Parts: sequence; C-alpha cells; structure tokens
Amino acid sequence: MHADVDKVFRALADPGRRLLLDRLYARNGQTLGQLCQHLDMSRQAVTKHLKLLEEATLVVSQRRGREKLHYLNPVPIHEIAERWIGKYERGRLRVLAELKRQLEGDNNG
Amino acid sequence: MHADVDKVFRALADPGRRLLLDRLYARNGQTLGQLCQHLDMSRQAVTKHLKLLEEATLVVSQRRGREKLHYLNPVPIHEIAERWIGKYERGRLRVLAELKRQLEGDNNG
DNA sequence: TTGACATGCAACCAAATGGTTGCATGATAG
DNA sequence: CTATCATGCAACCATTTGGTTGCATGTCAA
Repeated sequence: MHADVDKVFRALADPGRRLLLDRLYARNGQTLGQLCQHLDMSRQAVTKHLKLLEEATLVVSQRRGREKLHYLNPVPIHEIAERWIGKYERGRLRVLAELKRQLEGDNNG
Repeated sequence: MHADVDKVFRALADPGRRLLLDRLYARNGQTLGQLCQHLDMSRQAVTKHLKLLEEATLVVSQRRGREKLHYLNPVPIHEIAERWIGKYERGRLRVLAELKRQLEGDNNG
C-alpha cells in the first residue's frame, strides 16, 4: 500500500536526483526537456534518474502529446518521515542522553 | 557545522546499514562483534558499513580496550528531517493539490 | 610470556550505478 | 507527406559499491 522504503531511500541517495526533485518542487509539471535545461547532465542521464524516481513513486508522469509532464509526489517522503525517521525522532532525546552518559560516564570508572 | 547531507543520504541508502542503525536503536553501545551476531554478513562487511555510517556521523564510536563500542547519533537524521524533508512537508498539500488539479483538470480541456 | 580474542587493513572480485553515444519511435507543424 | 521536435531504447563504458579472503595489530587472561 505504501511506497517501497528501499527504493525511496536509494532514489534519494543521488544528488542529481535530489536536484531534480528540487526543480519539480520549485515548478511542478515540467517536461523532460525542461528538466534538462541548465543542467550539467545529458537528456539520457536525466531520463534514467526520472525512471528511478518514478519507480520510487517520488515522481509521477503524464503524457501530453509528444511531451511527458513530471510531477513531484511528496507522499513517499512524508511516509519516510513518519514511519522511519519519526521512529528515531521519538527516541532522539533518550538516545542522546544515553550516548552522553556512556561517553562521559566511563571517565568516572 | 552540520552533517554532510549527501553522506547521510548515501549511508541511509543501504538496507544493511539501516538494519545496523535499527540494531543500535534497539540497543545502543554495541561492539562490532555484537553487531555481527545473527546477521547475514561477514564481520568485514559490517566494518565497512560502520565506517560509512561513522563518516556520515550517524554512528559514533569509542574504544574500550580491544573492543569498539558503537552508538547511534540521531542528530543527522533529525537535520535531514528538519532541513530537507521539512521543506517538502511544508509544501505537501500545495503540491498535492496542484498535482491533482493538473492531472484531473486536463480532462476538462 | 603466550594463546585467544576483537578489531584493522589490504587486495581482490562481481555486480550495480551513473553516464555516454547512436538510433528508433511517435507527435506536431507546415 | 515530411521535416522537426520530444522522448524511448539499447549497447557500451568507467567508477563505485558491497562483499570476500588472508593476514596484521593490539589487548586481555592465564
């Protein structure tokens, strides 16, 4: 029902792909050609990145004639934040306190 | 001042490394040997993963004699959530609404 | 000291990744 | 129709990644 966590993390691991997401965040619904502009990557490289982003459902696309419009889908990022990062956030203070205790407490022994 | 975003994302991209973080979240301050137990990976593979996690500052370590204790550091994850995911979270409803409008609105044309 | 134990390091390897080039397909304008 | 434009696809390549094996170092216990 929800996005493949591994695909999302892997997709987010590349700076070029994060840049594409930023571009779509700034202006949604861009074509492949538009996304390639002012970018230090070939069209084919962008195509491959967009394919991975689509497989991670971070981007959805729609054909319009010979163009393909790309839209940012923030839901998988939200899910990551909620389900995975949230777990660490909830325990953050506990873990930090324990870490500090362990690291400093050893000096007393 | 803050963690290298790229290193953190790259470190989080591997399921084995996420598993190690989960292990440290469940029980902090484990040695390399402990982390290897009940794990489908060689000690050397775990060593390499821990090295990447440390370089991303997701894990900090401390020597105790011949052992090396590993601690989860949730701060970089927090930073990612705040600085990067937060950006998308803030625009989530806007982007989703725009996406829906774009995808459905075209049927009216 | 010496043997056992915990970890470190280097070389090596297969597979995945990110990128390229060249050509094919499909849509639109004239 | 046909030239052009936007995209798709396949082959190929270099580098990175994740993993292994073998050996070295350092620490603790007897």
